Amino acid sequence: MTWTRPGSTRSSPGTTCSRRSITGSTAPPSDGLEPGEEDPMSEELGATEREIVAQRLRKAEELRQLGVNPYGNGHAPEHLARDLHGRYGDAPPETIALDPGDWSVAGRVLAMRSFGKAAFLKVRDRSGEIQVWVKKDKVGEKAFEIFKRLDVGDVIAARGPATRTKTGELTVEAATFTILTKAIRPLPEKWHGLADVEQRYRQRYLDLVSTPGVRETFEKRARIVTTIRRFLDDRGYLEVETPTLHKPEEAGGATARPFETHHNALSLDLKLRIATELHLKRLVVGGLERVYEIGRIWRNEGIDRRHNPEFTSIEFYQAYATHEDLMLLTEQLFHELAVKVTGSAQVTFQGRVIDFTPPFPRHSMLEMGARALGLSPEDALAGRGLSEALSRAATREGNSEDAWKLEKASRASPGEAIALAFEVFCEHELPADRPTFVVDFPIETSPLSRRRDADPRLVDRFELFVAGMELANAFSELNDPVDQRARFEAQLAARAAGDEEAMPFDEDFVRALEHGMPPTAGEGIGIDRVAMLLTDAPSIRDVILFPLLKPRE
RNA sequence: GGGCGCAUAGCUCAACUGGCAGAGCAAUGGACUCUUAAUCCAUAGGUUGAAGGUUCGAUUCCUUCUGCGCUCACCA
Repeated sequence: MTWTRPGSTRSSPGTTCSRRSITGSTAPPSDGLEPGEEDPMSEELGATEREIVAQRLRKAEELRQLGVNPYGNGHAPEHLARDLHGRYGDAPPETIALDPGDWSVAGRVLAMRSFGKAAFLKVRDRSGEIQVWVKKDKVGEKAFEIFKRLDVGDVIAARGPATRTKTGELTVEAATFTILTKAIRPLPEKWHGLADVEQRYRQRYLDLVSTPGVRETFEKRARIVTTIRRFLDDRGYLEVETPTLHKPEEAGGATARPFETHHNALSLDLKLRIATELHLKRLVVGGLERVYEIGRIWRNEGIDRRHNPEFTSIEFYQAYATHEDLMLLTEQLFHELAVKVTGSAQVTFQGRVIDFTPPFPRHSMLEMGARALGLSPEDALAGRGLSEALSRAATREGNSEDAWKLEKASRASPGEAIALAFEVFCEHELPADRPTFVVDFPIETSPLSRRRDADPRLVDRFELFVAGMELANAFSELNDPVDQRARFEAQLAARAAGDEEAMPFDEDFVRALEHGMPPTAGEGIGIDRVAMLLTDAPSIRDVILFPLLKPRE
C-alpha cells in the first residue's frame, strides 16, 4: 500500500536568499585580489567581505611561500576526537600525564582564542570536538609562522600528547601543526550562527558546521533508514529498486499530480513516479513474496511544513499476510524505531510526549464519521439521511472552509462523505499522546485495496496517525483481477469527470494480477515524516538536506 | 491566491513623537604562553531592500514593488 500524503498543502511561500548572503562560485587559487579587481565574487559581496576574501587569499599565497600547500592532500589523521574522550574520559591531569599518548587529529577550526605566542583552537571532526593547544615553544618557529596565517574556518592537522588544561578541558598539546585547507570565506557569526532559515537550507554545508543539532538530525535520519532496513531484512524481506521513470499509462499507485519529463532517443513522454506500489506488487506476482523498496518519489503539489515535492517512502509487501498482521508489524517497527533512534519509547515531539508502547489504540473512521453526523454507521454507509445530515452539519459549522468541505461531501458518494466528515470533525480528536490506527475505510477511498469479506462496502485498510500527521498507510491488497479492472474503470470515469488526479488504467498491472498474486498485505511509510517525529523537527525541510527552494532572483 | 508581520554595517540588533545612523560580534593593526562568547588598545566598515510621494528635514509617515517569515485556502 502506497503511503499517501494527507493534509493540506498550499502554494509555496517561496524563499530566496537574502541579499547579504555569501554564496556563489569559489575564487580561483590565485594571488590576493585587490579591492575592486574583476572577480566572479566581487559583484555579490559587500566591501567588507571582499576585503576578507582578499586577505585570506593573500594568506593562502603566503602559506605557499612557506612551503605549505593550502589545499594539500595526503594527510590522514590517525585519531578522532571521540578516541581521546573515550580514552581519558574525566581523568584528572595527573592521570593523563602518566600516559599522554601521541594523538594525530584533524578537523575544522570553529573558534580560536589566541594569546600571541600560544592559542587554543576548538577543532571539530566527524566524531566531535577536541581542543588543540598551539604553543610557539612546542611547535617551533616554522609551524608557528604557518599558524599565524590561520583563520577560523580553516581545516588543520595537529599531533601531540593529551593534556587537561587548568580549566578542565581535554586538549591535544600540539607538537606539530599545519593548515590543510585554507577557507577564504568566513563562517557564520559565532554567537547567533545562521539565523536566516532560508540560508540554512540553501547553504546546508554552513548549517551543518554552525547550527547545533543539525548533524545529529541527519545522523538520526540515517539510523531510521538503517533500522527499517534491518527490521525487514531480519524478517526475510528482499530489498529491490524499481523504475522512477514511469510511462504515462503506468499508475504508480497513488492519486497525485506527477512531474512530467521526456526521453529524447525514444521520443517518449515520461513522468516521475508518485509511488512504488504497482511495481512491487508485480514482483509479488513473480514470487518475491516479501519485498520492499526505500526510495524517492515525486509529487507535483504544494510545499509546506509537511510537504516537499520529492520525498522518501518505504513500501513493503508481504504475501500471505493481512492488514491485521501489518498492524502488529507496524507497532513493533515504530516501537523499535523510537527506542533505537531516541533511546526511549516515549518520544517528545513539539513539547508533547508520545508513547510508542504497543498496542496502539484503534479508531474507526466509519463509526467516528457517522457519529459526528448523528447517524448510525449502517445508515451512513447506505446513504440514508446522509445528505441532510451533511447539510445540517455544514450550516452548523461556523468555519467556512469546513462548511465548504461538508457541502462538497453532500454531493459525493456515501463512502467519500464519511471520509470527509471524519477529516473535518474527528481527525483532530485522535489521541495526541499515542500513535493511533484509523480503520474501517469506505471502499471509495481505496482503489487498490481488498474489500472486506464481512462488508464489501469497506476495505481492509488502516492508517497510522501520530501527532496529527499521517505516517503510514496499509491494506490487504486487492488481488482479484476482475475487481481491479472495474476499479481502474471507475478511475477513468472519475478522470473523465474532471478529476485530474484519478489513476490511469494500468493494463499491464491488471495482466499481472490475472496471472495470480497471492493474498498479500502492503504498507507505505513516509520516511521524512518519521524523521520529523523522531528528531522533533517542526518542518520537513529540517530533515531534508537540500529541500526544494524557489531560485534566487 | 488571501490575511498578519519583518527588511538598518559581513552577522545579531538599537536609534523615543520626523531632527548629526549606533552597539556587540566578525575583519584589520598592536599587547598578551591555561583560554571557553578570552581580555585590553586602536582602525576600518552604511545608497537604512527598491522606486516614488509628503516635509525645511524621512531609518521613522504614505503609495507601489521585491524578498523573507507566520497563517489560511487550493491540493489526499
